[in-house]
Amino acid sequence: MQGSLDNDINQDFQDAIDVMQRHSEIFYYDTDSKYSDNLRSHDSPVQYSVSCYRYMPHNAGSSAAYDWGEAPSWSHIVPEASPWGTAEPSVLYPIIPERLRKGRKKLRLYEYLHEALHDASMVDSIQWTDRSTGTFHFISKNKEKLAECWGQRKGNRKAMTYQKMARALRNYSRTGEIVKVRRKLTYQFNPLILQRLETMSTSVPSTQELIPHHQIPAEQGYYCSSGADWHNWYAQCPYPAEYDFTSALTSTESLKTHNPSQG
DNA sequence: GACCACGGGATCTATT
DNA sequence: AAATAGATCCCGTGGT
Repeated sequence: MQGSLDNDINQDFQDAIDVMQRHSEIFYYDTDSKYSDNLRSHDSPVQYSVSCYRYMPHNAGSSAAYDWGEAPSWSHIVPEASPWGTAEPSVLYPIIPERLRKGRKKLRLYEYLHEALHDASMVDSIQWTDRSTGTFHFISKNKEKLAECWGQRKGNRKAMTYQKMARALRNYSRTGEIVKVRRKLTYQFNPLILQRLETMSTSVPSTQELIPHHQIPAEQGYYCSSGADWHNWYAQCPYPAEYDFTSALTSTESLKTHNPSQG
């Protein structure tokens, strides 16, 4: 019973990883090759910044590739230098309100947070706790600022608040993109998600570089294994009763009726 | 009691 | 048009 379940889980994990790898290959926009191709290029005509409304085409000659339709030209705020260097674009998504992103996949909250973590202007709102483990925390004093920017970025009618944003973050616990860490205002990226995000924003570090086995503080970790090894990652989760990672990340049908305590 | 961080059901909305 | 996923609203709980 357990063996066949493990096989099912392994297969499901493999499927999930395949899908993720495929998606990271095409940088999300599988229906828009123009955009994908430009994201691949370091000569991208658009600079990105995570902050609220920053859409900064600076190369009119090649901007045709960025046909955003009705995308307006928002006021532009030149970002401060990225803490990771200045050559790379710090974020992966153009700063376009969601209402105008027709035909394109929506910017996800966790993607925005990853952007913010690389944005020097957001350092007073969100910071890495331990970048190697994907652990980050909000700054209590300014967390609302980040939330507001997120809401503006999404083009919401109502102002986003930290409370609402945190609720969305909690939903990620079900799907595993981000999990809550038992520390105030602290969360943690799933290692594979983090790897994908890092891959998109910089040169590609290996999974081992991202998640060194020896470097995960036990106090903060809901996981304790290398990023590529999802099965171990979840199997070793110290809080299995609080969060059923396996059912969250696999095709749930075969697991919904399975009670681990019944073996 | 007030405030804050958090949890989770209900509902809305955009996408497929 | 319906199903689905994701985001948001809203209310409750627990700790300080």
